[in-house]
Amino acid sequence: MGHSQAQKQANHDRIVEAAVGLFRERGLGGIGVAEVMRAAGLTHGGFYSHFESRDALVAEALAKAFAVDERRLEKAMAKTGKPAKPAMLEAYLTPIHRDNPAIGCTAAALVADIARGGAQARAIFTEQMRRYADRVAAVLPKDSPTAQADALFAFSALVGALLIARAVDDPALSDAVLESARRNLTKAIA
Amino acid sequence: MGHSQAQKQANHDRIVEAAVGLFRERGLGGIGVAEVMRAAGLTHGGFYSHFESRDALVAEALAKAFAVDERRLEKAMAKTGKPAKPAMLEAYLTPIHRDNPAIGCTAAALVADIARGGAQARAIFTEQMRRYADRVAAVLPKDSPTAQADALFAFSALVGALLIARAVDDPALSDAVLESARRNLTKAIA
DNA sequence: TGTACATCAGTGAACGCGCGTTCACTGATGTAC
DNA sequence: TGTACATCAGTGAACGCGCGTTCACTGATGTAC
Repeated sequence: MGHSQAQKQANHDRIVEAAVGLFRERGLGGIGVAEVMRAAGLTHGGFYSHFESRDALVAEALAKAFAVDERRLEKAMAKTGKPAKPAMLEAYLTPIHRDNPAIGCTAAALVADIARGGAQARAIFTEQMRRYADRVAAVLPKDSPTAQADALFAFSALVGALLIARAVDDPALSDAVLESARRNLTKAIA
Repeated sequence: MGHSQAQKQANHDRIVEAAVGLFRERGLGGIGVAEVMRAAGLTHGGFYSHFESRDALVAEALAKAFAVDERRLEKAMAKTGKPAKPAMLEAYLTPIHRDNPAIGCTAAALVADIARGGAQARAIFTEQMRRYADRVAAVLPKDSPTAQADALFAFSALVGALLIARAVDDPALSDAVLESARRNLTKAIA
C-alpha cells in the first residue's frame, strides 16, 4: 500500500465524514477509533498519521458537522427569503429528521455530550450558537432588540422537541411532540 | 462484615441514589459500577448481590430519578395553585439548575442517552412524558383540546434551553439562552 | 435463654474484553541525480 | 528520460488500561434446637 498527497487528503476527508455521521448517531463517546476507520475503508493503525489523538478527531468532526449544518441553514434561508422560517420548522420537526440523526442537526444530536465534554468542544459549540443567532437575527426586523434572543429560544425549542421525540418510544406520542412544537413555534413566529 | 435485611435495603437505596446523581451528571455511560459503589461507601464486588447487571441499575436509577422529579413537580404545583407555572419556569431556567445537573431535571440530563439507549430506558421515559403531560394538562382549562400537546411543547423548550445553556461556555450567552426562554415561555403561557 | 449452624451481603483478587495508542514493517510515491 | 533512494500513509500485531462481571472467602445475622 503506497500513498500520495491527494490520496491522504481524500482519506482524511472520508475519516472525518464517517466520524460526523457516527458521532451524531451514537454520541461522542459511542464510537471507537477502529470502527470509524473501518467505516472509512481503512484499518485502525493508520489513524495516528491523520490525527494526534481521538480528541483531535472529535474536535475536527464537530467543526465539520457544524459547518455542514450552517451551510444547510444558509441555503434554506436564501431559497425562501424572509418567510422561510415556517418551512424550516417543517423540515426540522419531521419524522424523517427524527429518525435519521446521522444526517441531521448536530446540535440536537450532541448538545448533551458537548455539555459534558472538553473545553474545545464547548468552544466550538458556543461559537456556532453565536453564528446561528446572528444569522437568524439578520433576517428579523432590524430594530427588534430581542431578535438574537428570540432566535436562541426558537432553536432551544427545536432541539428540545427533537430530542424528546427521539427518546419517546411510542410513535404517536413522538409525533405529537413534533406536531405541538411545529404549531406553537409557527404561531409564535408568524 | 456481616449483614442484615435492613442494612441491605439501606445500602441498596444508597447505591441507587448515588447512581441517580452520577448518571445525571455524567450520562448513562459516563460512570462505572466501581465508582458508583465507591460513592455509596461500598466495594464493587458486592454490586451483583443488589443488581443483576449494570443495565438493571440504570433502569432502577432512571425510575427513581423520574419519581423524584415528579414529586418535585407535584409539590410545586400544589404550592402555588393555578398560576404556578411562571414560578416553575423561574426555578427551571436558572443558573443554579444549569450548574447542578446532579440534582436537576432527569429528562434534560439524560434525553440524549435515553434516545440511544435500550428499550427499557425508552419505555420508562415515555411513561414519564405521558404522566407529565397529563399532570400539567389537568391544571389547564379543561376544554382546551391542545392542553397536553402544549404541555409537551413547554417541556421541550425547557429541556432544549437548559441543555444549550449547559453546553455553551460563555456565561453571558448561556444566561441569555435561559433568559430568552423564560421570557418567551412566560408570554406564551400567561 | 443459650448454643450451633446455615445464610448471604460484602470484600478484594482475578477474568476477559474492548478501547486508545504504539510500533515494526510494507511498498507506492515523489525526489535527487 | 531513466534509475536509485528516501519518505511516509497504511497495515496488523501488540501494549496497557479500565471496565463489567465472576469467584473464593469472611463474618455478622438470623434461625433451629
